[in-house]
Amino acid sequence: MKLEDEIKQKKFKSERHKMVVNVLFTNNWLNTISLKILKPHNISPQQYNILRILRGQYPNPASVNLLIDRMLDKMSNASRLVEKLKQKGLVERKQCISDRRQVDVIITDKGLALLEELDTSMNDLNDHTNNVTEDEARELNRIMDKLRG
Amino acid sequence: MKLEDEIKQKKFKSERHKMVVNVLFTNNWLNTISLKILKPHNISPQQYNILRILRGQYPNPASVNLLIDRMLDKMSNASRLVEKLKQKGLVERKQCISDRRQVDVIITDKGLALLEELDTSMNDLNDHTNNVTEDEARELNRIMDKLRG
DNA sequence: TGCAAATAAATGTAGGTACATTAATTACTT
DNA sequence: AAGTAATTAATGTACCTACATTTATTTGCA
Repeated sequence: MKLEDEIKQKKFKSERHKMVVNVLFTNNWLNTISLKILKPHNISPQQYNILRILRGQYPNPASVNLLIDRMLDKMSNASRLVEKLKQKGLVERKQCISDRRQVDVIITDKGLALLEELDTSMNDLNDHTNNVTEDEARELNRIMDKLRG
Repeated sequence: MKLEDEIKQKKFKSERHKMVVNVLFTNNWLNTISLKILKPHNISPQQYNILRILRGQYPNPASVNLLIDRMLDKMSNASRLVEKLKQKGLVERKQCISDRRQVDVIITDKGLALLEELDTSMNDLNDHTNNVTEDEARELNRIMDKLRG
């Protein structure tokens, strides 16, 4: 659906201005889909993101700083998210031996099992992107990378 | 900067999958810029969004439902945001006469003055989009509209 | 070596969001 | 006209975020 109709705003100053609004709106659309998929598993998109990163490191641990570095949202407080995941038994956290300021965060078997379950469901998200071709997606990636400088 | 470098993830399942991550990441980038601009004026992007809609309606009032309808984030609780704006004296809220379930929300002179101040600053956001051409922006809008079906 | 600067993580505060529920009012149906 | 259904807004809960500050530890340099 055209952006103009979705938010009932007819005029934009420029295509660039509309682009800004469109990114915000599309982000929201995607977020809503992810939430629906993750909700039944009692996990938030941010927590999912962290688990994915930890699986990428497995069986090595990750420091909180490494998590922040790889997260989509750089300003997020990974610290508190790790705490939530720990409470659910999905990750372990212990002091790092070589640098006691750091903590070693590592995904548990339970965490890995949950991710495996989620892999299937999250593939469904891709089904929602079937409207655009791979070529269009590539073009979109190119322009967005260019946008951010 | 290429997405792969920003979040240090080398491989994506497909261009479509990368596209999903890219929208989230670019949204975040834009949001950070807006926050920086709005911060000195003590207003959040969401509150700004509401003031813009109210100015569009001015001098007519808007109901909370109308706000929700036009907001970028449909699931937001406009109700509480209106309360925040009221506390700052930027909007007025009174019971609607013809339908007492509704409230009439209207932007105040102070709200209009603030918006005028912000217009200039928010134009700076457009300066951050100069990397892409109008044609590229148009193409991006086309593809994102198509993505959402 | 000792002390200041830098770094890692945690935490306080003030905001925002999704979703479910509630209370008041209006519309609908027979 | 009466009672049920639908609609509008507000609110409770649990979560998330930006940013500043704090605490613990390590680095670096004089």
